[in-house]
Amino acid sequence: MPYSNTEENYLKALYHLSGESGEVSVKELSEKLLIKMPTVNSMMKKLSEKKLVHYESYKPLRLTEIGQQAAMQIIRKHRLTEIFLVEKMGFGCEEVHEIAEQIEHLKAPHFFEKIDEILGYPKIDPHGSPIPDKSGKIDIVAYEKLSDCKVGDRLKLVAVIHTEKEFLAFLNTRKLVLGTIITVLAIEKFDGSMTVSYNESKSETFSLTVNERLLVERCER
Amino acid sequence: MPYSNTEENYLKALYHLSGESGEVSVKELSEKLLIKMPTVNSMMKKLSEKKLVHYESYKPLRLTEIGQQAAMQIIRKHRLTEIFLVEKMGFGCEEVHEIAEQIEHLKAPHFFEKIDEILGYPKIDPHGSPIPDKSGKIDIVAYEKLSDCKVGDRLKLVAVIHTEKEFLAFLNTRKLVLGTIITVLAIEKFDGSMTVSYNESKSETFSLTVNERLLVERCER
DNA sequence: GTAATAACTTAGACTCATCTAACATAATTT
DNA sequence: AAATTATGTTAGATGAGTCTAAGTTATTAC
Repeated sequence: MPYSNTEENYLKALYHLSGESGEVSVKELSEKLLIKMPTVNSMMKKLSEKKLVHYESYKPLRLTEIGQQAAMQIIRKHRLTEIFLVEKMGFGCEEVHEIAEQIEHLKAPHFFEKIDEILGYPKIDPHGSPIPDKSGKIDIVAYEKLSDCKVGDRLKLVAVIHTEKEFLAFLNTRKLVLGTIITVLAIEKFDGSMTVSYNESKSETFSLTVNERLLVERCER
Repeated sequence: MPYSNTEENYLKALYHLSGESGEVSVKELSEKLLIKMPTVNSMMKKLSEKKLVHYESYKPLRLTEIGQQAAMQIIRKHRLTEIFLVEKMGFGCEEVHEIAEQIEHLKAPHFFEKIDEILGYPKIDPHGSPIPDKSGKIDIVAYEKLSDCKVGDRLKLVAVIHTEKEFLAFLNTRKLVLGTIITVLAIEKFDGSMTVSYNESKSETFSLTVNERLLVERCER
């Protein structure tokens, strides 16, 4: 029942690559983990033995229920750790991921419970991603994307999707932080870009790509 | 230059087993790490290749300068982590060791620097053991052992040596905490045991083994 | 619908850290 | 000083996780 770091990394990657269908190819996994396909292949057989992955030759991979639960647990630890590093230790958002990547594998349940407690049992991480609870369930909060909003809407930025370094850096340069109140000034229909204002009437134009990654909540009033 | 967790554990154990002479036997190391002698043996050859250990067939083991530096670095991380867990996260002293045992191996220098900063660059850990600085040096504070004191001495408990669970538990049951003021009432010459009083005239007798592990500072007056 | 290409699998080798069994040296006892 | 015991070493096996090279099956293109 305690998985190796390696196994945990495979499970996490499988989870992250599972889209709607829940299907993942050996190749995708191989590229994500920077591990050669034959290695991935044999690991999939092993995880299949352990009932964590549905594996059949030449068919796409799928996490089993158990595998999914396990993945969630790891992601939970990762996200809790990230918040802790940022909010309680004063790390910057960018540098936190790699450290959490290591801490998430600690075999010390009590440690993560403590973090959870210290943070007040958060349900969403600093990037806005949901945090699974101890049983692996996530409290799905269906936030609206900025790209779905209309001119004149007043919104609060509550989360961002796909938190790679470059994107976080981009948000940084625009002084866009979680909690920022945004007003939509204009939308370009042909490319989905938006001109918005925030932080004392600053005005910026964001591309559709950006707008689809910004999750917002409607502000009453 | 980055060592594996395994190597780090060997280095740490070697350091802890090195007494005055700095010499350690394969057997001691084997027992400490719960790893069979042949395994230890071959690891010593490997660490010798890496210039971390002086190894010659049938001779005692000794850390090289480099090995010692490396060991110190790990111990530094361990101790900083322990303090952090206790003082900033509210863990109990007993449970902290095992978690630190894992965290000390994280490959994230920035993480430990942050902890060091948050803690205010401490030089001694909660058990009184010194913390090596970043270059591996320790600010040697030559504390006196209780076992070296005389009848009538008034002393402050400032540190304990060899902090295994059982010993900490023992101190706990005797309500002996760091900072306690102790007065030596009597010494049995034949076995080195001492009768002492502390905490409003309580009186207890400790064996030599205990007395050698309690580090004290002389109280003026 | 065959040929070319992309994706997947098998086979076999390597490194790391561990083990057991057997052998060698050193230390201790008598 | 010889015999016994304790300690140290060698040899060879194992499992985890990785690799490369060579095959196999799907998919895509013509």
